[in-house]
Amino acid sequence: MPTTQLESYQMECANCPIRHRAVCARCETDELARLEEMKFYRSFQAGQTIAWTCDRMDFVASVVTGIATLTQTLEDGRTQMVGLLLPSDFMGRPGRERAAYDVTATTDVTMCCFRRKPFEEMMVKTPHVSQRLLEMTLDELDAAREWMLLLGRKTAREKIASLLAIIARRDASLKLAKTGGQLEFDLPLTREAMADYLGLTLETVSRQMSALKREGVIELASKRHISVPDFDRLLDETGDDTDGGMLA
Amino acid sequence: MPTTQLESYQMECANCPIRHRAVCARCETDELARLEEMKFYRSFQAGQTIAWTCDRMDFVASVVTGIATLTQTLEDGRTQMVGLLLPSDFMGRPGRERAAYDVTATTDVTMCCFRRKPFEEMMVKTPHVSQRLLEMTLDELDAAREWMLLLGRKTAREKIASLLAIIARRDASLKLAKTGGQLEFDLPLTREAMADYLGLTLETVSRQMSALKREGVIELASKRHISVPDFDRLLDETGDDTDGGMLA
DNA sequence: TTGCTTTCTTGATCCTGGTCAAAGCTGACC
DNA sequence: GGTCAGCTTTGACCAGGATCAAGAAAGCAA
Repeated sequence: MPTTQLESYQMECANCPIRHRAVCARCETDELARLEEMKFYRSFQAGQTIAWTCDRMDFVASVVTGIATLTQTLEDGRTQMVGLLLPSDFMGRPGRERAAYDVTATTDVTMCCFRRKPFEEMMVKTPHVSQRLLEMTLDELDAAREWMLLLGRKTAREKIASLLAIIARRDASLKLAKTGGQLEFDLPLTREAMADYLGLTLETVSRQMSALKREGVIELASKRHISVPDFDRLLDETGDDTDGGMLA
Repeated sequence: MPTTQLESYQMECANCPIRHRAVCARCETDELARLEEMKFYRSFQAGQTIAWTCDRMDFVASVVTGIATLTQTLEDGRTQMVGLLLPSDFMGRPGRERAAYDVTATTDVTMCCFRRKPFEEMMVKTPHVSQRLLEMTLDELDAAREWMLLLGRKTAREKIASLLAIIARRDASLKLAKTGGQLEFDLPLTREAMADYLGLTLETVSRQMSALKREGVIELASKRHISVPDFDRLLDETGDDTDGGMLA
């Protein structure tokens, strides 16, 4: 495992439960040291499937670099993305033997993995890990519920704008820099993946992207590189309360 | 507080974190006893709002009897239900000061409450409570994701059938009895509430209910009392994999 | 009973987004 | 360079569900 990846793990995996060793005074450190020893890394190529629904999962993991998605499928093939795993997000469920969703790498992905059994044992002994996991799960639940509002009640245009705003915000907070109001980022998703996330067809996604471009809300340097001249204008299209939020 | 409610709490609140005292050998019993002492009950009438978004919440609670809903609203008034709280479900988030959703009682509701601060302190000291809470939260997350699939990809008819199947299943597992294949239950939701849950309009809900009735999939004794002559036939309408599931 | 309110049903019409089809881009590989 | 595959755009048409509107049914109080 090259050092660079370990370094990026240190950098980006701020939410990984194990990182608490550094900040928490009450930790039972030998347990955490054991966990630290047993972690290992796995890499996946863009497009590769990390797990199929019902696959045996004998590890849990947190994303170090790249983007993975969780999708569910109806028997006739209709699919809906139900989660987006970004760096520092956790994957897998303690106590669950089999995957509940298809997990796919949309870009090249590196994950920091722990074998499930020892991880579960460790959770029982070190309360901070499960408390941290609880917090992260509650955040995910909030995100899922916000997504339910989007899926159930927003128009196609609002859905697109919301997705772009989310990615832009994440990107901005990673880079901690926006070049004078002008915001730029790469879309890590194909039109089809966007459609699966938003509960639309790829044609509708494409049409709405074109419309937003035509009206100057976004600019497309290439099909996957977007710049937003006026972030507030994009926010106006989302249908959400425009409190300015994290980027204001 | 009448004894009957306490009894029903003992019966139905099987998932309430505090119940672990009975089953768990490793519990720090004095902490849990303290929690047991500080719990109190609150009742709400059907239609009453339990909390508005952004209200200060200084308690967490678990539902003892009745049904409450969590809803989110867009600024122009469109609303989406994002959660259904049934007996034994938990409400409120440790560490969160203000409500993130509107919480409304759809039937008369009794809740078993704990003041938030002491509850949080207790969580730190007794790991089993937070571990149980983690499990419950992960279950909720799964349910939310299944709902995302419904909202994003199912047709109106499939949505209605899915909702009826969910309520029927819950009801059946509560009663632990189905009268020879014939399944009966009361709908605890108005057509409008169903619409808010399913991301539809109430007119569409009404039309699809009529269609299912016309085709003999369900029977309506009154507008709120439903019987299902053949549960598998209802399941066929949901669009899900028909594995028979919990009721097979 | 009557009157009143809330909830539910049904019909007519409209429009957003889906479906089907064709063609344009872009990048990779030869 | 040329070719090919995958991704994306665009157009024409259609349909599912929304919207608008009118009544019916049920619940409730006087």
